Amino acid sequence: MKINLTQKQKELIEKFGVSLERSGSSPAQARVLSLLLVCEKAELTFDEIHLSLGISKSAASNAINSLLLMERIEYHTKPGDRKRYFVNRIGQIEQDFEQNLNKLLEVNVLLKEILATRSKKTKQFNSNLQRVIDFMEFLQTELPQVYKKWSKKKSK
Amino acid sequence: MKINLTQKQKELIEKFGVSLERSGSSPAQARVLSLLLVCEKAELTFDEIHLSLGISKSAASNAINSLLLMERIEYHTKPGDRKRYFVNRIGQIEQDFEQNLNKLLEVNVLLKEILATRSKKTKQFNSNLQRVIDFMEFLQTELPQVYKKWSKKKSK
DNA sequence: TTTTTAGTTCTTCTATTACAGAACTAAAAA
DNA sequence: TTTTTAGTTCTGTAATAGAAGAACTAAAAA
Repeated sequence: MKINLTQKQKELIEKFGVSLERSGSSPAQARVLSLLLVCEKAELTFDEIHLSLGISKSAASNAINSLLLMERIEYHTKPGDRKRYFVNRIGQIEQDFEQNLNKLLEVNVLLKEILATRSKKTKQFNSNLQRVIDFMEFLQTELPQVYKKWSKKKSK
Repeated sequence: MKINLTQKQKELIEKFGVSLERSGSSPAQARVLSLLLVCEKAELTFDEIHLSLGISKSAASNAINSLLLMERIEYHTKPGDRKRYFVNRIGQIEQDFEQNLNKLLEVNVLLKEILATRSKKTKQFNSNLQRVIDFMEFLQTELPQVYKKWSKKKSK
């Protein structure tokens, strides 16, 4: 049940894995995601994942469940087959782009609150802060339009 | 040398601190950044920072140096004064927006490499991946324009 | 009914992070 | 010259994270 990976594939899994680690994934999560991106098969079972990556079942189980929770992977089942077939939800990245706007919004609420409590004396500093707030508000109107433009382009 | 912070200020430092921690800062880094944003004074010395936050000198030293390295804070000096006056480079966030495009680019290079090595059999998966690659390329042309629009708006 | 499968959960171990406190240092002040 | 200032560096430690391995479980197969 262990999948044979070429040297190139192993290399890509590590490279992309490190890139994922840098943006917050744990090593095991990063490798599961990478495997599900690089591997010839798009759908892999639990055993294929833990055996091919050479990680323990517990590590695989925890990584897989957290990735399911984060909606970065999903699974399919097949009639008369108890196994789950896990798939990288790579397309999700597009929707994530929209979601990130909400985080921006939250930060901006805090920044405004901070500016409101600041003394009016530090003029330069306050105007920098105001500019950042304005910039975030600007993004909040612009980025949805960018996304809309993309949707339009793709639906053609 | 310890700065008196109002209850409201302490609260904001914690709230914004948690927000920073969630995006990857250590607790001490997060608190230094928050203090330099919330505090009435825009410039604070080493002692003011470590005493006001109630963290050790070593914690403050390490946090400050890493933040300097990341260019999230900077410092000024004054003639005949050996102290450094640390400032939050909040305005940096605008430039960070541009910089983030480079990270996107790097990820996209990897994704293309991965797609190139994939078997042609998983058509649906590959076309999802291609779409993500296209989306990132789309962003690479669109986001600089968004930034340009912002610059224009602000220079008026 | 027993065995196998497809995982999950529990315990243990190790490595890393984050910090405190104390000792240290180089430059300036007294 | 001694002392103070403005930090830095070193040592120790507590908390946390990440993962291994073994024991467990529920459903299906034999």
